Amino acid sequence: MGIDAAPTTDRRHRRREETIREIVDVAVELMGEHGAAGLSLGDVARRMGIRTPSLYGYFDSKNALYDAVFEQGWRQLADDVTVRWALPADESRRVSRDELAEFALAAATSFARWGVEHPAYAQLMFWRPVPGYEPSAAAYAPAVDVSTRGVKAFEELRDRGLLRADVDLGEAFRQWTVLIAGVVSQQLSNAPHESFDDGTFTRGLPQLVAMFLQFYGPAPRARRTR
Amino acid sequence: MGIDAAPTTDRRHRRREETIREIVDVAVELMGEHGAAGLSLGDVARRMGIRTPSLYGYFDSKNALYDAVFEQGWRQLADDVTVRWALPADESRRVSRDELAEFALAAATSFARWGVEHPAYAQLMFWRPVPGYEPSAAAYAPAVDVSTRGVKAFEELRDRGLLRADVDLGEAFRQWTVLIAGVVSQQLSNAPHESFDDGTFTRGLPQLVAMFLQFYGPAPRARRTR
DNA sequence: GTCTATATGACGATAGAC
DNA sequence: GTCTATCGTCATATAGAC
Repeated sequence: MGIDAAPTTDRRHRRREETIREIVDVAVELMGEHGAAGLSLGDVARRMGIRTPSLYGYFDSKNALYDAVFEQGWRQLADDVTVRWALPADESRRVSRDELAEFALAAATSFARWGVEHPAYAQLMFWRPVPGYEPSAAAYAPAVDVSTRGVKAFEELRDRGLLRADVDLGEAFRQWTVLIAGVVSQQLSNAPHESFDDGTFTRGLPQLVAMFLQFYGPAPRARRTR
Repeated sequence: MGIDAAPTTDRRHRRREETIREIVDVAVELMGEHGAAGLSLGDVARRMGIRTPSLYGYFDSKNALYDAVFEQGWRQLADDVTVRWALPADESRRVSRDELAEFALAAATSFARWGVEHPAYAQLMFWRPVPGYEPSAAAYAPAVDVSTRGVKAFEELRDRGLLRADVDLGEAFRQWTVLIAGVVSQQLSNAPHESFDDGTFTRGLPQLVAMFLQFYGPAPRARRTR
């Protein structure tokens, strides 16, 4: 173990991580072309210019690769939604209820948009399309994290008055996921080639969010006219 | 062409239909065990006690079999929902709004229940899990029929006062399908082994229907207290 | 209509040389 | 780490005997 043993290890490690990342990206690319269940290791290797067995230096099995895709998908989605959804952290009352509602819609929209625009990931993350594969606990972790942070965000929305004080946050968040999963699922199943902005189902998302907020929100107030 | 040519033809025809039906049923059974995309013709033949090539006397390809499953699924679902959802056809005003709401909930429930309790069909009908397969126009017909009848039912619900007079029925029905597809999809993806009655997501369906009716229904009226 | 036999090819995965 | 070679399995589909 010379003086540069550690740096060498790091460099090798970094290179390895890059290769792993490339395998996952190519896999996602191919899943987009042939469907999540249509992935083949031969195709992955071919597109990378290597041989199939070389992949086994990085993944123990095909399902391990699916696991990496699943995990990376949730990480990307989490990043994407977090970036687009930053609640103004200033004094609570400076943010009007309408503004909060817009933040909620923005969060729902960025989530659904990511799903529709990344159908390969979405199939694996929101459905169960691959026989014999189900995500490991480790791969699930980022998904759980998204959920946890979602409930926390709901808590804040409640404290700031967008949701009624007496709502069950866990239940409300679950219903929230049903709405978004429903939109993504219907769009991808029935009209996968439509863009998010023009989608038959995605265009209804603002209404669904309004529906949700009317139900879980506080005031009886003035009636929407449409 | 003897006098019994027609009966003989009929008998043969009937026998053939029975075999086709059996193939489809076995296929659904296996899809339930290995996932929709995990279906293999060898397994189908084995379970029927015949050889794989014999299947080609009834279906031109594996995708043709998927098509038959898809079509039969929508037919069964349509029958199931129709049986459970018979709007009282008497004088309109004899049926209270609460009763109409219960009918709507019953329809949603029977639909979602069928999906959750027939996951093999549901995967194929609501998702796109099989690489290279997409339903033919013929297979889609019963699905379109369900949709058409759904919109008609919504029309009646509007005429009877459960929905506001100015709602866009097509849009409302689409949102309705999003809610139900969302429930089925979330339940099957995240907790496929839970029963419909105890399902984490299915249990929220009544709330979703209430949410929907509050949004698309008429009266501002008294506020729900939960 | 159902069978045997077979064509043809892909797949995931492993062994062992370099 | 990547390769060649290969194992064993399974797939869809066809040809032709019975």
